[in-house]
Amino acid sequence: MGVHGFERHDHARCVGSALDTAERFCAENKLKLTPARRRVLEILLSEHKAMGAYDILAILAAEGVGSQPPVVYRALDFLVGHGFVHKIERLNSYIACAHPGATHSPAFMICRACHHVVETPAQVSSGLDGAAADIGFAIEARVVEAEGLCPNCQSPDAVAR
Amino acid sequence: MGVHGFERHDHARCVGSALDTAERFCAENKLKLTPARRRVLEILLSEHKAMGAYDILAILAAEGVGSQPPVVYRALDFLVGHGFVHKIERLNSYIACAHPGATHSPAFMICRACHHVVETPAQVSSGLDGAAADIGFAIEARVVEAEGLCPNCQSPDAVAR
DNA sequence: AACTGAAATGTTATTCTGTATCAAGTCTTG
DNA sequence: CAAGACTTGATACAGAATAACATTTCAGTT
Ligand SMILES: [Zn+2]
Ligand SMILES: [Zn+2]
Ligand SMILES: [Zn+2]
Ligand SMILES: [Zn+2]
Repeated sequence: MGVHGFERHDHARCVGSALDTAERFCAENKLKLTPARRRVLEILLSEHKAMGAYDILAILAAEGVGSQPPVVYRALDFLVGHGFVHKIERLNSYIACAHPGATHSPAFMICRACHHVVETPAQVSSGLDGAAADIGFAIEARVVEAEGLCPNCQSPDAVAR
Repeated sequence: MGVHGFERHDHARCVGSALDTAERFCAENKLKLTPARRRVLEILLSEHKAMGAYDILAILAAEGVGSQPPVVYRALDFLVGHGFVHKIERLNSYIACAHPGATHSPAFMICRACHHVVETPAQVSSGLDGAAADIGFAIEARVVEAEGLCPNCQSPDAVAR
């Protein structure tokens, strides 16, 4: 059992299904989900939280998959490039996409107390698109993140969960 | 003459007026705009672009104001904390606020070709606020950034401006 | 099957970004 | 003036990301 959004869910199924989706997508698009890439995605899916590149690297190193920074950064570049993983700029960290498959411009809620990160299902950037259109700016990538307190951490006694 | 938004403007007046606003705000709120803080703000206003902390530090060091990282990071913490400067998370860099005074949740357009960064005047995050309200998340800070091509850099011959 | 070019890995080193820590100074306020 | 809060100085370190180059793997072609 892990935590998704701010509620519990069946995590093993969640991980397996996301991996399957990635496998299928790569097969269909002639992309190579190599061992290192697959393992990094699996780690991010399992941990189900935002992780620093070096946190991931420590796990890879312990498993003998690779122990130098480029190993994990290359895998992350691939996974981010194809939408399997998102970078949380505010935290300099990475998280598996919570809605794989659907093309989307994700937005994130980052709890500063429990450090959970939720990817919102909905498209959220309409105002930004409008502002860009007004000045003729052509958007290629978006960063939309909110930091604050999740529902669980707003009650005064919820600090140590 | 500098560049503001993606058009030209009277930059000297722009800098002076922003500094005045900051001075006034600090006086009214019993904040200390110390020499290092003032100089960092002035540098960011003058350059009128997003700068890395170490770029700023190099200028400070050349002037003898201070030469160690904490000098610039402390100044930036103060300036960001009070809204005089914004951090561009996507670039790990900092830019003077283009609309000082007004409380706002800024959004930025980052041109990947000419590296100009524009702060949009308008509030842009309504969708994010709605999504947060839906799940009971209490937003304290927002990061809204778009990367792409500014109007000047969209024509094929505009690469080297 | 051998050739070839593109993509992916392995490896070393380095650069860039940001903090922790502790000592010393300064300013405010009672 | 004394206490406390804030600011600065300085050293060291931690964390994040990339440069560069050699080597290997692999799909497609001859
Ligand atoms: Zn996603
Ligand atoms: Zn929380
Ligand atoms: Zn601003
Ligand atoms: Zn441009």
